[in-house]
Amino acid sequence: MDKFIAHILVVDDDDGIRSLVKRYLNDNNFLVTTADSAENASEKIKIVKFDLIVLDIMMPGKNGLEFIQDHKKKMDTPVILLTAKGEASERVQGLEIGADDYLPKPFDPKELVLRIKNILDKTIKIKQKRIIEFESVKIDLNKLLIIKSGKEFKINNTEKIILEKMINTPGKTFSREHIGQLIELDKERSIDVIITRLRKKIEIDPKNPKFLQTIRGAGYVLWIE
Amino acid sequence: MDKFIAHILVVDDDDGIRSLVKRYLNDNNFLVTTADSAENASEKIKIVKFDLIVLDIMMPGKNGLEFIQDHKKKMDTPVILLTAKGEASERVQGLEIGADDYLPKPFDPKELVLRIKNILDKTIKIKQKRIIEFESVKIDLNKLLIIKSGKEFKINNTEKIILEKMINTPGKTFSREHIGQLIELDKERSIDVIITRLRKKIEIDPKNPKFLQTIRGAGYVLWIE
DNA sequence: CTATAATTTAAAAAAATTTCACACATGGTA
DNA sequence: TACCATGTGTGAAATTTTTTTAAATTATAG
Repeated sequence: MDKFIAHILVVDDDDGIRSLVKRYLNDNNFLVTTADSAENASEKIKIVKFDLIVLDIMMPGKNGLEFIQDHKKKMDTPVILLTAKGEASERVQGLEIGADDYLPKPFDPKELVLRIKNILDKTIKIKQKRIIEFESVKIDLNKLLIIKSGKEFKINNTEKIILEKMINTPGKTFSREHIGQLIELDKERSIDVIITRLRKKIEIDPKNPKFLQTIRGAGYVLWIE
Repeated sequence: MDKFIAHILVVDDDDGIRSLVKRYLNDNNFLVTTADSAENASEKIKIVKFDLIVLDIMMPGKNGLEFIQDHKKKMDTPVILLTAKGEASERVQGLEIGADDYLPKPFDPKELVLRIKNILDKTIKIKQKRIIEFESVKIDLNKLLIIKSGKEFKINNTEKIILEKMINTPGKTFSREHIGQLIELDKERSIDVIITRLRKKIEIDPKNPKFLQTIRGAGYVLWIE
């Protein structure tokens, strides 16, 4: 599951929470922008399209619910509300208005991350390439199938793992060590054998690899188109 | 889909909450059954297949989290946890274990209804998938029948349980262990046999499975499109 | 051109899966 | 109840797939 980085806007007037959340989300591989008020947030969403907004309800000036009301119609960005404890009625309002989730304070940042991932999974179907075609070769990671000039070859699990990675970063050299870690194998010669087998399946002329090439001293690359 | 009435199990040791929730859900057109303990709930889910479970975490005897752990593997019923306020870590645990949502106490029954509807919307559709067709194969879990190129094969209970799960998450790999838990069998070779028999029924060429594939070292996947 | 290092390949070994044949249970029927 | 027919689970053998090893080949630097 390679490298889609979600951009998240964190809106809270409390500096402490803002920086805590920011740091935590950063560590979890999100790209984070913050705003200290609803007004400020409104500016930012005009400029950047975020993948998700984490929004405190209680803020001086416009509060979180008002922010949602202002923007929900035009915006399809999912929102997670942060509510002070016991604000049951506000939670209800928030959900009715169109928040996608809420998190009662105090919360465990871990939970925030869980919730965010949960929602992102639903909304952005992390679009990974799973079916690619080049020349007369088609690789279908769903059906675990390679079709080369009409002939079918099955992809096994090991091969799937390697192809998944390589397909999503074509042109990147993968060291044997790296590949070994992916498939939990540490004998380097064994990696070679796996590559050879893969070549038989994806290369038109396996002895002269065009797509899955060796980088001597460094590893292997997949070159598509 | 006209008038599907969801059957909900409410599990809480507190009489007050139980009856409050029951009444409120009843008023909102749900069919409600209650249980005053995890043990009691375990009995009931053996007998009735609920559409959703509302589960208090804090209970004497087994608590809610334990209940989920006991049943999650075999059960695909969604669970909403009721947590006392501030139980941040338990919420996290609950979500990690596989609860679908939680509601911090004190809560507004209105919110509970919102959350329930929300989850049911997501799950009901999926649960409905009981008849599927791909290529020249039709699987009908209602009639317990597979029709492959005109020929009929009966589905037995074991197979039904497995297919039910696999059909609803095509592309997901099911380990033998997982399948074993579903059908209460712990000999791994026996699982293989069951798969072989299933293949005879659903595969056009059982020796070269296209739909029900082996993921060596990991288990089996169903790929339908 | 040669020596050396790195990669490829083929074949053996190991591991995992499939299949077979039988045993046991279940339910129907005489 | 005894008998069969059918379906399901099990262990073991057969098969298939994957990993390892080692030999052969190819590339590179001097």
